[in-house]
Amino acid sequence: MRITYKGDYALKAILDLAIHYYDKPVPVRIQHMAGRLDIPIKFLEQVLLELKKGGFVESRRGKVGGYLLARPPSKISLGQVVRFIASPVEPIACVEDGYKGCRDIYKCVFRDVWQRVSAATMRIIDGVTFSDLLESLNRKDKEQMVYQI
Amino acid sequence: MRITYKGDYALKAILDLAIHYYDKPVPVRIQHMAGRLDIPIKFLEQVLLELKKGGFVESRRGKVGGYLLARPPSKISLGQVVRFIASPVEPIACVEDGYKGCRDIYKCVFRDVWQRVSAATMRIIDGVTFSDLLESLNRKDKEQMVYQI
DNA sequence: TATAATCCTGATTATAATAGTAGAGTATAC
DNA sequence: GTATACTCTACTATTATAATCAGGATTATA
Repeated sequence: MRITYKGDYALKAILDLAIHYYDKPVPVRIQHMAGRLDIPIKFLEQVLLELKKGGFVESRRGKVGGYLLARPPSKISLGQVVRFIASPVEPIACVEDGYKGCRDIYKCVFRDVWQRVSAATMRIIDGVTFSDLLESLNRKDKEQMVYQI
Repeated sequence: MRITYKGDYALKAILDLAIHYYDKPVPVRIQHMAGRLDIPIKFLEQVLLELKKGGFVESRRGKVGGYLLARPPSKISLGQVVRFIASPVEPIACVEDGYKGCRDIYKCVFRDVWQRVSAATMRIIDGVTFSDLLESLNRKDKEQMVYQI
């Protein structure tokens, strides 16, 4: 598993939408989000479009348009998003059908280990929702407060 | 963490040397190993040279030269090699000092999770040595025997 | 209904990582 | 000395990633 910049942007975008998620959701404009997160606007557009295809976010067009979370933060786990945006652990050789490496005896010796790693990883990221992340965000903010006084 | 082809080759190279590791080690020629593993010779050369720099293998030049394991397979863990050849989980943004993303409040919310993932991963791959892999290799061979009879 | 603010679509470019190639050089056994 | 192996440096091709650009489609509101 590897998180690229694009994937990192996607996670931060969802977190940003989670921060702005109230009972009556107000659409968040790409421009504003891009400013807050320091992401090139046009690049963030692409990221959000993909997230929309993935069913994580929705959008409203027109004058008061913008993006909003498709469901409450507590219903979106980190695992769901990461599986959508990140690559698996194994090299392509071990994953593809018409793989190049992994012939004969060498085929599965490492693969078993990669699968154990994947399983352990999933167990962790499936256990973290975006409302959990919001909480730890608030906790961090409070800690900062103390220092600022 | 992500295993590239090069990394995959490195692991298989060490496994091959482990297979040919006896009390009196006999150097394994690059050419032969490349043939067995179906890896371009010149590419495997580079891989082995790096593994030498990493202290995993040794080499003998000249007519009866070749590569051999620097220490017994039971003393080489998968973790040691993977840390040497693979990249971490996080995007560069979270790792570097002069990072681009991860400003302000967003800085550490995901990072904590990535670190938990890394820790869990290390726990697994540090617990597997190349003699363990040899064992499971033999086990798989035996299973195949049964079917062949 | 005009219009302004927004999302949407596709193509294009720039940079870096990865994978692989080439060839001259150095040590060693016989 | 020579054949055979590793050693080293540089290069090229391919792919992935990151970012940009130009225009088009949609829609709330004045």
